[in-house]
Amino acid sequence: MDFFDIKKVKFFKKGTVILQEGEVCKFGCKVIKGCLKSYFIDDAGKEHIIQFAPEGWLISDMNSLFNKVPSTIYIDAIEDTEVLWVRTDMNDLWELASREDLLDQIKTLTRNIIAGNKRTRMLLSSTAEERYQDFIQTYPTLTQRLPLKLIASYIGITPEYLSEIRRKVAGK
Amino acid sequence: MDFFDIKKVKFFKKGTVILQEGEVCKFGCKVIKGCLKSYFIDDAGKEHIIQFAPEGWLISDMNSLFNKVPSTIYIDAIEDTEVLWVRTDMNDLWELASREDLLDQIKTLTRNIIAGNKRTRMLLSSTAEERYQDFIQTYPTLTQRLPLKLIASYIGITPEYLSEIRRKVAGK
DNA sequence: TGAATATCTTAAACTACCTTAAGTTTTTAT
DNA sequence: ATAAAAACTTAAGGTAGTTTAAGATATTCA
Repeated sequence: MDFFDIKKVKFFKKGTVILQEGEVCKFGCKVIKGCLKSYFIDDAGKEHIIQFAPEGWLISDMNSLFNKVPSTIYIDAIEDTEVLWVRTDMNDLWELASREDLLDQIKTLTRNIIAGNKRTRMLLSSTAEERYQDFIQTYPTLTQRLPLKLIASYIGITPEYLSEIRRKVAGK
Repeated sequence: MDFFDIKKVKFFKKGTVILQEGEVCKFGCKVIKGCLKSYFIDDAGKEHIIQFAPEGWLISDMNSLFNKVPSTIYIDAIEDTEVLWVRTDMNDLWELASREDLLDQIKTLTRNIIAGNKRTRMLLSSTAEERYQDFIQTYPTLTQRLPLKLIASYIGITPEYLSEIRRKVAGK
């Protein structure tokens, strides 16, 4: 059994916006094939990527889903993407879920926390180049599949500077 | 029922090291009175604060506890601190916990993820001054209780620069 | 296929934040 | 009460990463 209980398979064309700022998020979904991204737009209009969800990853707006508040993020499809989709609010989920489901949820959530902790750590202590090298190791397939611009946003720098880093790394 | 199942109350004097780098973490604890911090030390020997745990907060090394690997962080007491302490590994916990315990765990974990997401967001898009202002609003009591040095570490800047920010903010 | 649009690169000028270092104030411990 | 240690401030000089802008290369789609 998996993170969410009631499921159906859905398909999104590349570029489809799945969740918008202002909407209350009422789903979680797990990517079967393709890739989604979640991101927010800051006061200066700049996009910052929160998470990529390639095959096997879960994506949602936990804050909106859990607290039933309007979302402050966007989720959309970077590639044509097939997902396991669950329309739910957390209450439904808890009422319906068996003990085993809950155990799986805990495992999924714990993994999510661990990944988040690692990212915080990188942002606090590593240089842009170190973060880029780490990205390559952590997501070798994504490095090929994603435009540089999105990777730059994820590691927290400008595309121009990532371009410079690539040149430097290549020259080694 | 609360996050962990088997509990006892423990007391730590200010300065006590509760978890060290290299040890496998086998506990979680919730602060009743006082304050703990978790942090890591980077290659340059610099300390970076991951989390403060004042009254009501949970602290642990999820990665070490969940994956049974040596910890890469430290946890210690910033003030004299009283905690609800649980010595466990995750397996025990899951075997022992009732359905209601699991629900509470999920809620605790979800809150943790949400807090982590917010922090990532701040690190990606806000200036040091904005992060400081946010810290004051989010943890008004801590702003008084903690040395500047620790707050600087948490928001990801040097104490010298935070000192400069304070002067600038005060002058407004 | 070709025009339009998005992506990537390069470089110069700029800024947020760091490093170093020295002086001041506060806290701790005897 | 006093010395020692820790915390805080200030300032000058340095650097990682940004901004702006323009040209080069891909990709999309009619």
